[in-house]
Amino acid sequence: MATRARPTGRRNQVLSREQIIGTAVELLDAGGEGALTVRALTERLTTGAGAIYYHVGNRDELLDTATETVVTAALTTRPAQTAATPEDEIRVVALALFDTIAEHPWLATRLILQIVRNPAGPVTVGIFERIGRQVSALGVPQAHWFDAASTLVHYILGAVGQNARIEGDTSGVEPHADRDEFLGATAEAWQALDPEDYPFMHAIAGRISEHDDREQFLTGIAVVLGGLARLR
Amino acid sequence: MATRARPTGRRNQVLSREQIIGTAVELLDAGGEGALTVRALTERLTTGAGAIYYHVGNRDELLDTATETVVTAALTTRPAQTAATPEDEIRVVALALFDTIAEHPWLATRLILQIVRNPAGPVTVGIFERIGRQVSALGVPQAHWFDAASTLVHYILGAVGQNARIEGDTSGVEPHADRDEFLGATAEAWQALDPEDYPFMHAIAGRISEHDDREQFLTGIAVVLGGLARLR
DNA sequence: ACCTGAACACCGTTCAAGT
DNA sequence: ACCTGAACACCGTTCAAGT
Repeated sequence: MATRARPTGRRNQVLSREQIIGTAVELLDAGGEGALTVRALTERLTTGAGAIYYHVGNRDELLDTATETVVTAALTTRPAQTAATPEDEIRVVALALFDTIAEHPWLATRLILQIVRNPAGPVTVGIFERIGRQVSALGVPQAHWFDAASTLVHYILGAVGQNARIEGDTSGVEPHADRDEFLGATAEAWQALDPEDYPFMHAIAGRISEHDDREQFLTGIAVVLGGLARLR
Repeated sequence: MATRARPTGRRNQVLSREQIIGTAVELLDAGGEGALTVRALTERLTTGAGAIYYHVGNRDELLDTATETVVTAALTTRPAQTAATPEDEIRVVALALFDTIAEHPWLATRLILQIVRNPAGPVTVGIFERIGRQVSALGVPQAHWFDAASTLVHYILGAVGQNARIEGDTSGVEPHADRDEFLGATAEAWQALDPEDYPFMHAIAGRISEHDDREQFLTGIAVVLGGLARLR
């Protein structure tokens, strides 16, 4: 009888939301947050600004969606699959986040923003759920589940943020040499501090060059896991 | 004989670096990072853009200096002074950072940036030194000082970042009511999750409204401190 | 030495107009 | 429904010119 609007009335969609998000991640990986401009997007995708805004709302939303996509993918991919103990599974999740941020340094800042502003979003919920289940498997009484999971997540976020590379570096030009140089300069600066005013920094200055971020991260996880016994 | 340049050849300085930093902090406190524009600064200080750049280099440097100023002040001010044990002193430092970020939410992001990019700067060094001394007083063997201090600092940064208010809120209009509403909405969203897919989030949803950020933070500190026994 | 303020290049976002 | 692209308001930064 009456004319119904076609359920899928699309005519000629050549640009998709997924495409935009994908290119956004590329731009972010290549040059950090500053490299994600609407104009850079329109050039790579050969469209106009309006087309972008038709699909994504605004730049901040795009940044959030990119974060969501990358983090969710990292948490969903089942790596070794064989997580024997709750402790192991927590390490697997933590390292997945660690490695993801190493690949996408812009995530460090964005991850924190997500969790602060959007605690009901898939990123926050995904991380908490994944960690939280292991907390309960660990034998922490339910009354302390929230505190225990929070402590783990907060430690992971703080540590993982530290691993992020320096922003604005022009893509990966000898990242390793840069890093050694950077650590060396830091060690030197710590060494140069007045031992009277900074006895501790002076004492640990030597350790910084030989330390391994990933190992230190795992040590930290072990410390927190050990401390959770307090809540039992 | 020869004409020497006057050692202090200033003629009519009416604008100081300190003044600029002070107004920058005001703008940041009032409206977050987006509110710190060179134009807003020139208006408040009734000068031109050039005057700002004569004193501070650029916006990013100003942001770093503002961070430095606020954090250093927070760490320097001796609060109760009576820190009986190393554990107490760690709590004092941690809470000082916690409260400072509550007052200056824009610090959350900036603090992490500082520590990542400028590990030899006064902020990183100040926090590490303060925490590190207590780690050694705690009886952690020197070989583990760096790991122990890192774990504490990373936890503190991760947790403290969570406490930051939502950015861009128009100054403090009933911040408490906003916060209750925010937590309530979060609890509801967690409650609404499918209990099959998110058993943990569902289980802790009730706790979020009754929980106290500061107390939870202290619980986390206690967990990490407890875990440090592992390194002894 | 310190400051002015116009000028420049570059942003994010909107919107009338097209198909 | 989906896209174009000019236009707008607003950025950070520079720099010749003033005192």
